[in-house]
Amino acid sequence: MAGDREPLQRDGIVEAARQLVIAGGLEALSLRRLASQLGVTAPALYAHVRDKKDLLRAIAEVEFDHLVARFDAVDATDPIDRIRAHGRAYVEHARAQPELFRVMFLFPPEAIPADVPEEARLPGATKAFAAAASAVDEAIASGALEVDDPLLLSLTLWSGVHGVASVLQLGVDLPPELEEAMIDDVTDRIIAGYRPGADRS
Amino acid sequence: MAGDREPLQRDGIVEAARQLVIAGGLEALSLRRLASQLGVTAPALYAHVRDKKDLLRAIAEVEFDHLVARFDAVDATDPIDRIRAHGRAYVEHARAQPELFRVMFLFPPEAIPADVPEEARLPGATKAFAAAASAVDEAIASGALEVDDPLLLSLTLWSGVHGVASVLQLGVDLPPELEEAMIDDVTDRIIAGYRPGADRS
DNA sequence: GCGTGGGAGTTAACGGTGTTCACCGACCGT
DNA sequence: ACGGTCGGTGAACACCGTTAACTCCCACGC
Repeated sequence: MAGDREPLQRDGIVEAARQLVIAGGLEALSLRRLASQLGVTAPALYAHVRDKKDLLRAIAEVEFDHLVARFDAVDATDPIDRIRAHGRAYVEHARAQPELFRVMFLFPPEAIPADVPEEARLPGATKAFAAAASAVDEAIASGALEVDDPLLLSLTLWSGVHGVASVLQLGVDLPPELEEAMIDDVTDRIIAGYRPGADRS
Repeated sequence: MAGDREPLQRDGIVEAARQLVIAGGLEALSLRRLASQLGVTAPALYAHVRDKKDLLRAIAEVEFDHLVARFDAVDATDPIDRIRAHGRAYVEHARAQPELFRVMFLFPPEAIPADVPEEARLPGATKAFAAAASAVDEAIASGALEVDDPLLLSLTLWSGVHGVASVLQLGVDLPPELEEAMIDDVTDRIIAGYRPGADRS
C-alpha cells in the first residue's frame, strides 16, 4: 500500500536518532520513541543496532565526519590562517548543535567493546584529529612554525580549542565579542609561542 | 535500638551520592540505590532534595569547592608559577575523579530553575573561576604579564586548561610524558603570548 | 504450483528508573 | 493525655533498555 515505510536500515535509524537529539536534546532520545517515529516497535531496532551505546557512538561518528567536512571546507591558503580557521570550524561545529557535540564525547574508547578491531576505534575522532594535525604539519613544513614536538603542538591546540568550545556551551553568558575573541585567542596565543623568534624560555 | 541510622540531612545525602558516583560511575547513581544505602526508601530523599538534577548540581557544587581548595593550596610565590600551578591543580582534580569531573559540567546554568537567586547560580563554578582569575590578576599587577583584557586571558587560560583536562579523560592513551607536557604547555604557551616583549602581531 | 525456511517485526515480559500521592506512626507542644 | 506536625513508607504511574518467544510473509527449491 502507499503508506508503507521504507526499509529499516542502520543509517536511517542513526539519522532519525540524530534528529531526535537535535529536536529535543539527549534526554529526548529513547529507543521506544525512536522506533515509533520510524513506524516500528523498539525491539526491531536491535536488528540494526547492538545497543543504545552503539547508537550513540554511531551518532558521534556522523558528527566527527561532519567536523571533518568543515575542516575540508577551509580554504585559507596561509598556513597560520588555516590553523585559525580549523579552530573556528571546530567551535562553530560545537555551537551549531551543542547537544550533538556532547554526544561526540559521551563514551570514552575504553567503553568500546573489545571485538572492534583496534584501529577502527573512534575512527571519526582519529580522522578529525589527523585532519587538524595535518594543518599544523603544513605550517611547520612551510616554516611558519618552529616546533620541537609537532604532536604536542597539535594536541595542545586541539585541547585548547576543545576547551573553548566546551566553555562556550556552558551558558556562562559573556558578551558576544568576548566569545568571538576567545576563539581566535586560544589558537593565536598557543601558536604565538611557536612562531620563529618567539621567546621560548 | 542500636542500629538506628543518624538523621537524614541534605549534606549526608549529597556525600553518599558522591561516594556512589566514585564507586560505580555516574550510571551507578540511582535514587533508590542511594536511599537503600542510607537505610531509607527513595521518596524520603525528596524531603531534602528537589530532584535528581538538584542532587547532581549539589555534587557539582561540592566538587567546585574541592577545586577551590586545591587552588588555595597552591603555594608558589612567583606569579607565573602560580598560574601554572593552578592549571596543574585543575587537571589533577579532573584526573583524581573523572566521573565527578563530568558531573561538574552536566547541567548548564540555563537548566537551573529561575527561583534560585540570580547570583547564587553556579556559585561554585564562579568562585573557582574567580580564584583562578585572581592569580592572573596578581601576575598582571606584578608586571609579569602585559595584558589588554585580563578577563579574556583568564577565560582563555581556563578554557585551555579545561580542554586539556577533558581530552586527557577521553582515554586516548598517550605516552605519560606527553600528557604531562600538555598540561604545562597550554598555560605556558598561552601566557607566553602575553609576556612583556612578546611579539603581539 | 506448492511447501518450506528464514528473517524482520511483533507482542509480552522483566527489572529498573524518576517521581507523586495517600497514608501512617512517632514525637513535641500544649 | 491529646492533637498536630513532619519524616518516612507503600503503592502506584509512566517511562526506560533489553530479552525471549512467537508470527507472518516473502523468496526460494522442488
